[in-house]
Amino acid sequence: MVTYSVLLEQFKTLLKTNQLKFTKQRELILKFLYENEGHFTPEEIYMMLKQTYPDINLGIATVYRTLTLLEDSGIASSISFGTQGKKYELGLKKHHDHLICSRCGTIIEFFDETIEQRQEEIAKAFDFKMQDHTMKIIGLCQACQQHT
Amino acid sequence: MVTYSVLLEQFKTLLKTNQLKFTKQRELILKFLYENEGHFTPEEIYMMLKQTYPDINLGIATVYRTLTLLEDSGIASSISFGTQGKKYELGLKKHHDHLICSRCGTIIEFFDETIEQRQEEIAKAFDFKMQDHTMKIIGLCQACQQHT
DNA sequence: CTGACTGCAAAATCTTTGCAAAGAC
DNA sequence: GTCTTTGCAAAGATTTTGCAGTCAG
Repeated sequence: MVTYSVLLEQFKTLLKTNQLKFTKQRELILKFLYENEGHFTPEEIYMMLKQTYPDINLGIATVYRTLTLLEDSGIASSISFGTQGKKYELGLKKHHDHLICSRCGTIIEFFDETIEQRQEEIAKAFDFKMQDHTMKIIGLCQACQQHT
Repeated sequence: MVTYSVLLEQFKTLLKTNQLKFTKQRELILKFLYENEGHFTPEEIYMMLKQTYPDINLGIATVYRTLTLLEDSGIASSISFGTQGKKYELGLKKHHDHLICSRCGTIIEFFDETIEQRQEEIAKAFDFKMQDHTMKIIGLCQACQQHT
């Protein structure tokens, strides 16, 4: 895993390359994702940053804008929950898919080489130039199976 | 493939079982999905029904309510496009996944036994009781690759 | 008849945008 | 200084809800 300072440099380079500016808000959002394992909604990130840094100047719009920027540049990635919005995580890890518990919302990550390969083959078979793929398995996690 | 009258009976039975009523609006939405191959947004279904049956009494809320009902009962299924809403199709077909063109929006369906099996195995490995799964491959379809 | 269903418009969610002030370089 | 970024509040987009009238059984 990358250290924070390396990640930060990478981010600064990215900004410079695109003539974008390095701001406190952008850094805090990046730092938040780095320091917190897991998947967060823009709202959650906003609230937690406000709580951690009560004096910070930060608007929800900036969180959305920054997350979009991070995702577009491949630093973060998101899972979509339809109308219920998206959750973001640092996207530096190796590509992976998700198991999502429909009762408690727990998200488990996994990676399966067989599936990845088949996806490539399928795209090729349909003459599709694959840009991305997502897979979600919805179900009940071990803990929640007991409660039902 | 099921004939419409069989499907209709199935739907009526479902309604009866749940003490729900069989209405013209519900029937037209079901019929629309049956007669139209493809994936439609609630808005599209609403507009097209209004156009086909100008005298119909139908509100967009009813389309949403009915689609939710159809999906919950397994008669229809949906693909989510994040903020851009959902698209619905009759869910009677064998389970399948989707290739989606990021340029023109074309949706291609596919089914792959290998992937299905691996999904089962993965769920089992994580002690997950699988309820559903979705897989989307995003990319450029053959036609759109030429335009780029 | 009775309870479910409907359309409408208002409300709710999540996200984006316009704009003037603030900040990075 | 210049040009991007920010926060705010307003606007958008999609979906849901409250309610009084309507309809199925």
